[in-house]
Amino acid sequence: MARRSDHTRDELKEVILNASWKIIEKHGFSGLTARRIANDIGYAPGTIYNIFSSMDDLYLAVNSMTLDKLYDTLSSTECQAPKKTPIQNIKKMAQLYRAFTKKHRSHWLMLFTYILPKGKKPPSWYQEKITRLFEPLENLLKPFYSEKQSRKRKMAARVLWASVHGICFLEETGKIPLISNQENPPDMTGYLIDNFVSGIQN
Amino acid sequence: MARRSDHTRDELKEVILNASWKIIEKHGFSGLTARRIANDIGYAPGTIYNIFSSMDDLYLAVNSMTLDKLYDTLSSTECQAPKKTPIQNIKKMAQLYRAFTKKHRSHWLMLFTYILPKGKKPPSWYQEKITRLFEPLENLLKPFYSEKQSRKRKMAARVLWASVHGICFLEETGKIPLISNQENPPDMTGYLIDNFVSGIQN
DNA sequence: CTATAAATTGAACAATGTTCAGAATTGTGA
DNA sequence: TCACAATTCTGAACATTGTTCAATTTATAG
Repeated sequence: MARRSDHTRDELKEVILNASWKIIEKHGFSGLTARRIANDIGYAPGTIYNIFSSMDDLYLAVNSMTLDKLYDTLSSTECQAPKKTPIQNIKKMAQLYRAFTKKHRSHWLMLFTYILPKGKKPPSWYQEKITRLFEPLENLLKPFYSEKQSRKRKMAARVLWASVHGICFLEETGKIPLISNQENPPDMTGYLIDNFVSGIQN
Repeated sequence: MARRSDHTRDELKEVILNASWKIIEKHGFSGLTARRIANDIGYAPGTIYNIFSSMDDLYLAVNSMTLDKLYDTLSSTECQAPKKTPIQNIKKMAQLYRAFTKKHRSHWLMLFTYILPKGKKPPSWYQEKITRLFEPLENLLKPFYSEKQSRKRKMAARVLWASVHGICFLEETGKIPLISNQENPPDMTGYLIDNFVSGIQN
């Protein structure tokens, strides 16, 4: 029996989340079970329910971790080089996003394949983490819009990000039939960005 | 006990799929269980396994239905009006896609949230149905590319479709934080199409 | 009518999320 | 130090899931 002084409540929460992260890494989202977590951390299954109200609650917490990591990636200085053109930086950001989908494939997939029970809405802090995700791209789009067009600029960021994501997601789940080996998804996102930004500039 | 002369094998397959379709409509993908299907069609659960090798197999068949319906939608004459501009037709097609995601929300979501067990690839006829899905859009893009650029045109179709899909999917799953009530997803797809096509034309 | 083939059944199994009474552990007040 | 209270943890139990398969029922061929 685990002793209750082993971890504080907060520590235990972290231990559970870290174990979950690794399980997803190895066995995918569907391999994440309460019993497996409990086994890995040396606690009984019931203990998890002292920390999380349900597995859905835990899924949300894991997704929150993924969102944080994704934010770190997108706000990297790599795609904010002042010496490069905005387009180059946007493309770099798309590359970073793509790399993220590869490195944390299962976590990234979970972010989009786990859908809350119908009618349920995520908590507001979760929505805020998503909103925050768009900011780096909003900044990169500043050269193309005046101050007064900030709303339009935000929309452009959403459109562009959703589009890049759409390409990555369909490709990663095998739903974009490749025409040949010549066109790979990086080319596709590049093609998208070139044309979209070119359209903006007109 | 259901009598074996009630339905032929093929009929039974259809009966199962139709029941599944309705269940998903009412209770979502997660509400689709072998026992519920069996109950609805008046057979025992085991019977389903005479027709489908597993529930995964059945999911694939349901998704195949959805793909067929989606193809019918996208190849509608509504978005192939000769009197309208290509852009207008493309926008119409995007609208039709969007309408489909609303009308058959659960089935459409299932198409993307059910991911085959890692390593497993869908059968080739399934891939072909996906490939076929791009053809209507490929045709609408013909005015923008020469005969020799057909490969580029196909890539454009994939990019554009994936992008529109990305917008719809993120919006439908609550992952595009709206800036205000003024920008709704139809506007966003319109914005995307305008700019992308404008970029192509340069 | 009988024997064979085929289709259907439903009990059984392992695994899942979840609950909660009771056991184990720790903190507290004398 | 000791007794009692509060907290934490356990793990058996329950309902449900996909899945299997021997037994049963039904249809057909000879």
